[in-house]
Amino acid sequence: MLRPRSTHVTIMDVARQSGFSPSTVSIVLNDAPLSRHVAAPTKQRIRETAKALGYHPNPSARSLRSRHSRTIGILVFDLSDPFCTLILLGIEKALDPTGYLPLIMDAHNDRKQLEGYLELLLERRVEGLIVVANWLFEEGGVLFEILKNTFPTIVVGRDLADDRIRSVVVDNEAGGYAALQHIYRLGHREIAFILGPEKLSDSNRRWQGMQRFAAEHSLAIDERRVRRLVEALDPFSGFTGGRELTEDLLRSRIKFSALLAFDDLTALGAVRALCHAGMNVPRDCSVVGFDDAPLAAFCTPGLTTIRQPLEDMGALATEWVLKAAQVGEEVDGSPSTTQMLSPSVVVRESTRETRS
Amino acid sequence: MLRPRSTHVTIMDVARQSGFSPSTVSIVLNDAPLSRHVAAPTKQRIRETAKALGYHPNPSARSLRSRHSRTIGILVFDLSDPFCTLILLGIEKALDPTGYLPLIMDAHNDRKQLEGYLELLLERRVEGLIVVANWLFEEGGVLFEILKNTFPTIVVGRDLADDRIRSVVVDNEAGGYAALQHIYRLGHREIAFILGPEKLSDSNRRWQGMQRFAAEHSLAIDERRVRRLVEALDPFSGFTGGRELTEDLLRSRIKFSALLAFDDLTALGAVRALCHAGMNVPRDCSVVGFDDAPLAAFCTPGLTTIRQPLEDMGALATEWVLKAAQVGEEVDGSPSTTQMLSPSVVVRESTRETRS
DNA sequence: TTGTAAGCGTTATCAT
DNA sequence: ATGATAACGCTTACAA
Repeated sequence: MLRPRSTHVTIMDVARQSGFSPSTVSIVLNDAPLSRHVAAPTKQRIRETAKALGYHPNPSARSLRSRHSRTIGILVFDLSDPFCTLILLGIEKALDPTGYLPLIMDAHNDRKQLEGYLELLLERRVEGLIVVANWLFEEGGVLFEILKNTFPTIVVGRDLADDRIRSVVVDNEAGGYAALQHIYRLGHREIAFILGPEKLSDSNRRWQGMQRFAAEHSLAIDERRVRRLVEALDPFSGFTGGRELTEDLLRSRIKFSALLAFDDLTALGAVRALCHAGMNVPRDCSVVGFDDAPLAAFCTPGLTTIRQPLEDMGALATEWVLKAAQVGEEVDGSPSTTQMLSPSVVVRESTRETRS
Repeated sequence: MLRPRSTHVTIMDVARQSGFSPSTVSIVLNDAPLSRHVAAPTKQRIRETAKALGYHPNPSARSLRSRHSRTIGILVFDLSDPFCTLILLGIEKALDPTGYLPLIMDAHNDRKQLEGYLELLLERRVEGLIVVANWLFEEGGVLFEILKNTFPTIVVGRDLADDRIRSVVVDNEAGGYAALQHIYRLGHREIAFILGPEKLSDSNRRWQGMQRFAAEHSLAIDERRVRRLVEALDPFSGFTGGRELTEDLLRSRIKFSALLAFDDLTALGAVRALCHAGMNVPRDCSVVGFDDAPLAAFCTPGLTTIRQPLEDMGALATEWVLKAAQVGEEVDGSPSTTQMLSPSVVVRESTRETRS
């Protein structure tokens, strides 16, 4: 039984009650190496009284003495973003059995806050740091610069241009390739593209994948069907961007029977524009997103998309940080500094064969 | 500058470097009452060297000595649920300026985990507890039973049947009333309902609000147009439930020109069913959701819904917990144990006037 | 096989 | 106006 508030029961209480010394109690309760030499009945006795008294070690005292916090800092760029949330799920599940506690901080899409929380986490003596980034996250930052290579730090979710910093991401190139392949196989040849912001390497890699597919299949990409989102800070800018660029596409009167969007939100913006123009998805135009955010499954038509294995990405990042934290300093075992997981195509209702 | 890893600079370092004693340093740096008697130049000196050395107090030592953790436990029923996430936003914003740190734990819709994490948080000596619940959260639980009235605990987001436990929720009755009012004013009279699970008091209150509106306006509610979701553990059951019940409604061949759903996900399920049946929303049938989850804005047609002020709810809960934690024990100032915030109608594209 | 004692970094009480 | 000193609860040499 746990006794909230009031004074907590300490190791001394257990010692007195069981008739042994605090050290013995500590050794037994922690299964410390020396506990091998403790008589079985003694252990029994101690464990019993500990449970009976409802003893739980004071974490502050423990980490003060042992000089480790058993805590990992999780810096989430936007907790309201389902993208981040799913990565977090993987992190939590990986952390759960280890006894490490996640200290989750939400930067609310604000870079200033990000730096502030980063300091806060360091002050709280976290033993490692996982940054859960979406595409609004910007690289650089003073503190961040210092951290890498001195402190177990890893970024998940965002394809960093700076490859000196460790990260776990989806294979964006493969994702772009797969997206175009899917649409190509359905017979589409007049394909529109809404790319992500210019400087975003996630977007560039996806675009590279698409271009590779096009080249391999002698598919000409007409520049007039290509649009590009502008950089933004607003988490929902993808939607309005997708919508407006699609309207622009429509106004230009160039035909297209399919549209590949930078991500799901952009795709949903495109769907909105298409429908408002009196078109039907997928009958008049197929649409493909990227990410497989939860909304992709629940809108109508269900959105065909490229799935990022977000949970796995979170888990992978966690495993590395934990290892790095335990070894002590830098673990530079792995050959590459950025790990890539494969995406997969999730076919729903927003894509269909061309009417020939 | 913050020095990650390596040995941290302690108050002793600052003391030596500045030429004063640790006590004086502590007093100055904490702006303790006694610091009023400390000479200005001394303060100056101490603050400078503290900054120069990059001193940050060790939180473990501090809470060990001062006997408080400056930490609030946040038990989220499902972090992947945007509903929970928005409440969390309000909590974080309210907590941020106070210096209290949120310890966020995600139960992943699992009641066992919930209890486990609850214990964990208590062991970590949190000073208060906020439970962020969605409609899957079940009341009761041993530990929980003990907590209420002994420990600053509050539940946000879920309308508890047990009114001995403090909570912050939306005014569900008013929400139900407003939903029906909106649809009634658009001229609809043949209205279908998909209610939440039988035992869910959120659902019952909404239903009461609808019935009150109906009574006040002599609107007959035909039982044959009413369906009810079954209880479930799956976070997405609302979608499939909404879809299947709508299909059922359609099969029954009873006409309806509008549908009020228990929540947004249910509404989206209904939209899916309607569209698959060849109907157009809102032309052939208007649909209203509840919650105003992010997806409501991004699907097409945009979903008309009843907005819960989730962020405000989180903030309100936080304020209470903080106050309760600081006062010490129970703060039973407020007359009612459950605070209700007003919902609002968000009109988007899924509702329209009846074609007369 | 078990107990004693020191010390982790703070803060608070008491002297000075 | 500032400094000694003890104590918070725990772990870990070292002693017995």
